[in-house]
Amino acid sequence: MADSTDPRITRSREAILSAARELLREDGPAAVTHQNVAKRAGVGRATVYRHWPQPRLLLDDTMAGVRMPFFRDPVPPVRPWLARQMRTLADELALPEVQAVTAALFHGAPDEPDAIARREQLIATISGQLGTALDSATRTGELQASADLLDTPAIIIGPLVFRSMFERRPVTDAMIDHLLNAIGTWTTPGSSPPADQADVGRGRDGGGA
Amino acid sequence: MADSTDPRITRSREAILSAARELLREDGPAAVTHQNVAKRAGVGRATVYRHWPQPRLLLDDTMAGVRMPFFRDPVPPVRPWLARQMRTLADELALPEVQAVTAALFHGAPDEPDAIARREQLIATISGQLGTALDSATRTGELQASADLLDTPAIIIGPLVFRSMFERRPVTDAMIDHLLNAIGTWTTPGSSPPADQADVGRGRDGGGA
DNA sequence: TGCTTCTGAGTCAAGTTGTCTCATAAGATG
DNA sequence: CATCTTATGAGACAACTTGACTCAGAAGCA
Repeated sequence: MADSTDPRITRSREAILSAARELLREDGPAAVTHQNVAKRAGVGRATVYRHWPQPRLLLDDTMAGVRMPFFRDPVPPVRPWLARQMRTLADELALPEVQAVTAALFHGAPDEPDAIARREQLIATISGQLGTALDSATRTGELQASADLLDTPAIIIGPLVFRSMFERRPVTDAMIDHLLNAIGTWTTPGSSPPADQADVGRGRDGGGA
Repeated sequence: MADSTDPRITRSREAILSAARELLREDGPAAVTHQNVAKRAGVGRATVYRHWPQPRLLLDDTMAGVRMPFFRDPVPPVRPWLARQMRTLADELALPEVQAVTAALFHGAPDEPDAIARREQLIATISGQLGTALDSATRTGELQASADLLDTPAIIIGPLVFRSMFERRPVTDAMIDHLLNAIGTWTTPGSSPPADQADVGRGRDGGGA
């Protein structure tokens, strides 16, 4: 075989995946069929079958093509770092592609092992980074956690996901600050006393109603 | 027409909806087709088409047949009432049917107005009751809220949904207590000082790892 | 008993899915 | 530039699904 450097292959694959992503975003995972994708990509139906014999593989690669949110490596002090990650996460959760992929995580049979694995994998990265960060913050004395560390992903990320997927409203900086305060008592290391404890820039607040 | 008291009609409808619910629970919303449902219900395919001409209507009625979580009317003192509602909500969110319906809320095109309306309707009842309760608790001085009231549904319910849909682990009573404390400062009206502020019975905790 | 109407079985056209074949053109190789 | 290799699009194909329709018969009702 021609390895996978054949420009015809790359061209086809890219056109197909791009079309598939559009379909996923616009019409949901059920619309990502070989036929639909081929038509939109301007490509023969057989070509799609050739590259992705099973529909599941096609949908998987389509979802993998969307850059999903993640947490960067933690940098002390932890609180402002975490505030930034949450702000970014909230913003990315508002993007149509990200929402489409998140919804697609629940497509198909509810307790299909693969589906469960996909959901776990998405949150594993974020939860892992979060755990490391809070661990370190606790050791340095920056944070006195008031909740089980195993619960913090749900407490921190849950509201952001809920806000974007169910309520479909933007996450305010005030809400992020509040969630940060909810996981324990923060001590600004070295600098001034915890006057107001706000880390995310002003300006996005007041988006209520 | 024979009104809708004709036993044949009720029999068919019940058999069909019951079969549809099974399919929804086991294989997801995409499996709720006229053909599948008819086969499982032991009913003619035409009969299903007769009662639900469009697939969407069939799925809607199937979802409506699953008792979804809600919050009862608030009863003072608010904190223990809310703790009970959250405990019940968490338990019901763990049920396969409820998870299936929740997942089905995100089936189809992401920004189809009907889909958005269905999601909003589910949380509207709960958010409404929650708002009323926290309002009253604030007036009576039981609660000094530290977050925007518009954010509390996300802060309170978000983690429970996240825990059940993404993490697929049980919600501990400790987590509920923590979430309650997160929305503000509670004052036990009349009785003893807020020693430990725990309202949900012991016993479900320690379900970590 | 007789009348109404719901039901299951079956038929049918249209569309979808997955597989295969083949001429052609695009790319690699010398 | 000539030749070989291989990905592609078009089309054919059987199997299946979807939605609409017909009809005899059974179930319920008066």
